[in-house]
Amino acid sequence: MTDEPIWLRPERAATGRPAERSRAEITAAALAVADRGGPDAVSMRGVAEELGTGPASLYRYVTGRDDLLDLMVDATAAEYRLAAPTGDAALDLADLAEQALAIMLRHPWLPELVLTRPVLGPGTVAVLDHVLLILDGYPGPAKLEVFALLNAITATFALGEIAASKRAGHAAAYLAYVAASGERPRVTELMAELAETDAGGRRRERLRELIGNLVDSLPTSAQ
Amino acid sequence: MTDEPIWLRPERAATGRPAERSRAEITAAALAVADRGGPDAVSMRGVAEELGTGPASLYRYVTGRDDLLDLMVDATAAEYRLAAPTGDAALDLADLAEQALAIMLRHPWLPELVLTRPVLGPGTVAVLDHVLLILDGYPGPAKLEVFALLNAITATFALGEIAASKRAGHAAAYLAYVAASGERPRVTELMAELAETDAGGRRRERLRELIGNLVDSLPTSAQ
DNA sequence: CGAGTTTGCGAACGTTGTTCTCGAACTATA
DNA sequence: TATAGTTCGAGAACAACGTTCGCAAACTCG
Repeated sequence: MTDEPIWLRPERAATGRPAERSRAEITAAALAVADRGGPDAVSMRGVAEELGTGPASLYRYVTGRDDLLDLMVDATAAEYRLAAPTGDAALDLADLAEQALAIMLRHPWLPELVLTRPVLGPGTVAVLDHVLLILDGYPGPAKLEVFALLNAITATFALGEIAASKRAGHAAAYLAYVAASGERPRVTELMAELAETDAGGRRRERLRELIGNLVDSLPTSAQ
Repeated sequence: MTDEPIWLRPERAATGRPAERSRAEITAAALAVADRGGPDAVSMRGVAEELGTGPASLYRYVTGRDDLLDLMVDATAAEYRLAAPTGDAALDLADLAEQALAIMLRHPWLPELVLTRPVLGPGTVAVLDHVLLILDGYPGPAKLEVFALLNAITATFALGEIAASKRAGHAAAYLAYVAASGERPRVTELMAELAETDAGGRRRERLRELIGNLVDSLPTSAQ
């Protein structure tokens, strides 16, 4: 039908039979399903069952599964607390990044979606707007780049932490084999070094550091 | 059956009827399908058709679709030219990042897979090993982090370039609406500023810069 | 009270990943 | 050369998925 993004389509019609559910309810149900069973569990049938309806009913609220995923991603953006800028851009952005990390760990399916899906709904735009406020005075393209990289870097960190927490054996298994085989001494050494390091913990500080350097590498402010 | 990664499973059995195809042929077929029709075109049936067989035959070579995607991702790692380090880590890594960008633009389906799929096969390990060589002397966790971020940042850049090239209207449409509405002046200003900037071109230099800063932000070398 | 419009949803279609099954093709052993 | 053992190829089939169709039900408006 329309290929407009869902946020430009009116939620309810003025006339006719009133809808029994709201877009927000659909979104909440999808979030619940994803939090419980991962992103693959977010099927039309799954979300419909969560709502107690048939799969076909969902199509009155979304044009398809993609809309559902878009809604979910944008909904998580509402979980940010957008505090007034302190004047230190690096500090403010690091705070934002930490919040993003926390949100992504709360919704382990998020990083995957955020990385592959260029979602821009009201929630996301609010965060973008806040980044623009923090980076007031910098050139436009630079601001946009920081926003994109902030998402990407944070998602990467989150993916790493999630993979570590569920011992992503699949990828690690071959790495372990290579390390044990001795065919690549540097890999063997790396694995040994990693084994005696407490992997977690310091990651959050490292994120702060990275964001700080990102800001430092920006073109000089115009303000 | 086995949940070992595919690279730890023997390719051919010593006994019984010999296989008509090789793992490499399967991989090549999958790559061809993806390059032609995007990642969604990589279905068991699609790849099988490319090979001129039935879908069921593929399961003699891979345990499922995931294996296919893993093989594809790892195969692209073979496209790197791993030159001997110059001694300047930032320079060598920037070169690697530029190669990665080129590879990803050659295979537009790659960034999406690389970002979401922690693949570690022989090809990927070769690249990891090369990064370890370039960063000789730095602490292990830092080296690993650089490797991860190099992939993530490059993939993000590639995604941006790909999205720009096909005018990803979906996400941009809502942004354009917000900008036009004037509800968020900073967004409106940003869009105006972006319109009069030649978006492409400078991106590659920016990548070099970012990688350079990444190296600079590393803990001091132990060598 | 009709006329017009929108929603809810059972039923169905096409496509997907995957498994079953069994005849065919090979190696190894004798 | 025969026989046993093993592996491969692939047609048929199944479950699950996203999606469409059609119509009864529920509402607003004049």
